[in-house]
Amino acid sequence: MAPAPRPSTRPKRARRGSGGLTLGDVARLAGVSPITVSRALNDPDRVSPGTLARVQEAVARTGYVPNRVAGGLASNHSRLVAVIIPSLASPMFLATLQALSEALAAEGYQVMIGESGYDGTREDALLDAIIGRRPDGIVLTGVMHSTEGRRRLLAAGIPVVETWDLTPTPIDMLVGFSHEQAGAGAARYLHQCGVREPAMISADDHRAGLRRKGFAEAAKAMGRGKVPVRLVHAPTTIGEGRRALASLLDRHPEIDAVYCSSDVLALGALIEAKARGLAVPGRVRIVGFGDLDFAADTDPPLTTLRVDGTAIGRQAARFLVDRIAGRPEGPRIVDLGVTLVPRASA
Amino acid sequence: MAPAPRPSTRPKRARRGSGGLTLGDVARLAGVSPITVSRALNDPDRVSPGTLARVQEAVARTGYVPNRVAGGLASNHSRLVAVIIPSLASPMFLATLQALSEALAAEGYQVMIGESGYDGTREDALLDAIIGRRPDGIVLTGVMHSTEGRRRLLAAGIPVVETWDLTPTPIDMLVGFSHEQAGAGAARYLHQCGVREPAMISADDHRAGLRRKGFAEAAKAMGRGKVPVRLVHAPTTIGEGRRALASLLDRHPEIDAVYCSSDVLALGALIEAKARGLAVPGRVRIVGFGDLDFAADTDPPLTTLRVDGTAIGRQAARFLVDRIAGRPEGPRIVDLGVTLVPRASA
DNA sequence: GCCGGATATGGTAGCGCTATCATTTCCCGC
DNA sequence: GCGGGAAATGATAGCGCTACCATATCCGGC
Repeated sequence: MAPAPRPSTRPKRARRGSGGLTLGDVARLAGVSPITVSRALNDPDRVSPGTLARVQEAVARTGYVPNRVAGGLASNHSRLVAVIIPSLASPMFLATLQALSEALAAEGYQVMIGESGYDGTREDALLDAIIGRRPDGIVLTGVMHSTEGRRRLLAAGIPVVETWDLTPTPIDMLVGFSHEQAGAGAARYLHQCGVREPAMISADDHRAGLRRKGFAEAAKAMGRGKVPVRLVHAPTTIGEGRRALASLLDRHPEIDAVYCSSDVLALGALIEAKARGLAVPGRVRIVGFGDLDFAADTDPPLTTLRVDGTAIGRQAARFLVDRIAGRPEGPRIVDLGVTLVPRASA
Repeated sequence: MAPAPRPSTRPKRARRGSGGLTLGDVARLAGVSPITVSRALNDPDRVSPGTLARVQEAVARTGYVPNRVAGGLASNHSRLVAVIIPSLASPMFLATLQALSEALAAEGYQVMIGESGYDGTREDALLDAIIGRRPDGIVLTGVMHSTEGRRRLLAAGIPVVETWDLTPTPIDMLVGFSHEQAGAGAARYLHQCGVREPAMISADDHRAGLRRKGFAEAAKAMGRGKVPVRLVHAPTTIGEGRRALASLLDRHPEIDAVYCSSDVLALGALIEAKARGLAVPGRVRIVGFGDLDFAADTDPPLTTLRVDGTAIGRQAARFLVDRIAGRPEGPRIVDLGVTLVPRASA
């Protein structure tokens, strides 16, 4: 209970509190001080077995749930990690998110997700909302941030991990891969398959743009002309993949391969090719990006660029947990690369 | 700044603070008291224009970001709403989540997402983690909660909205629809199409089970025998849809329709049917559930049960915002129903 | 002219937990 | 037997913001 007010400083009118159970209530029931209850919950090795049992019994009897808001203020540790991804609608980031969430949950952290969208205008407002929560770490997707956003992140003093891209000058820590090299890898693979007229179906966001650039430059280096591109709005859908292939074929009936900037687009292209009676890979080869869970189950199974989203998530979590724990750090930039998974579609 | 300690109670060693900017720093720069800065940020109508301008200038100059942790403790309002969905891997809840997030963001709330999984064992631990953050509202998926979970929710005194199901006895508020009626609707539709040997491909979670039950009972009522069912693990994938149809056809080559408990399963079934040279809907009709964004773009376009996830999300947000604002409430249970969207697959 | 209400700003204690130092007890080594 | 260190527990102030009440000023109605 709050100490009795001294007469000369009696409160005008005491605040009521939220009416809920507090750690002080549990302390009275257990016959210990509030700080012992706090230790029993958060650092039980520092409490004797008998006292620990009494506190646990009191918590069970009262149904007390620790107030993380107050604990976060008092300790300057919120046990929260904020993650910004472009969109929940895209399955691309799912494996990363799940691996990150699981690894952090194992260390007692909760994850808070923010969606920045793909056009770069919402990240700053999202950063303010996130920094306001004083998370113990922030995980970003990509490395393209506004000047103001970058400043706020640096000023906040919160550990930051950038993911899903690569740069030699990260804000803090980074785990990702080169999108340009990924695109180039798809171009080289198709070249090796004997493809003469490649085309691209690509989302219009920045990272897809890097893959597009990589593909086009590698194709050019291998003697190909200007590669026809059909752009679609991110996040991508099966419908857009279908329509994009239809449009490409209308304008360029000679194309014999299509590189798609996501597996979802590739699935749409596959459906459209089949609907038009075009044999895959016989008449047209199709390559995707991401190696999502359905890539092996399409008909034919999809050749695609595999990103190890799970490894990205785990590494990001490891970076944060080590930093927060004050452990010595290894390299702050981890390049996980991309591999091409040949299946039947190309 | 903190008041100077009185000599007789001089602190043993003062806490340092987190080292970041505080509202007190902004107040000094603006030449006002901290509570005026707080009002300028949170209730600007109660501050004169001249003072407001000075505070905003000081905030801009310092880059101050309000500490929501401290504000949440002081005001007992966290500006947070927690949402529990079974899995981010399933696109089923995406529209609901996006609609809810947008509606709440418009009112200054952040959403925190938790994944309960489908087997009912993780919701209680998740509820503790969530209640610890003292959110201003909690949105749940489904109405099947453990006794302990229900108790904790009631004890927490936080407004709760249950979604994606229906019951006459919700914890607090509810917006959803009847899964049994949904399943029955699919059975009736297929009956009207002249289907004689329907089958089901269904996820093994509770709500899919309700739809299964509704379908089976309606089929029986229309003279059908025992409906063959292939169960798959939730969350569902295209691959599982393919394999499930393959398995059903192996055991029951006579089936002429398949009701799938999700559009993802239906897409897999479509791919498998095509791979086997079976005409859809000529040889076998296929019906999905959810009306996801790709349902109109499959080949043929998918007949499916449409759930208005967006309306669910908006209603859930409205419930919470009205409750928190103390506005008079309408009915606490909103049944949005399900409609069947006939397309070419059945 | 006076009084009361509205507006704008301020002071202080407290929201619930914990960092930090203090105290007590026990045990082991010299 | 004594002293020092470790372990267990406690006291207090503070983390950063705001609920709640206080104060001063201004304006309009009687």
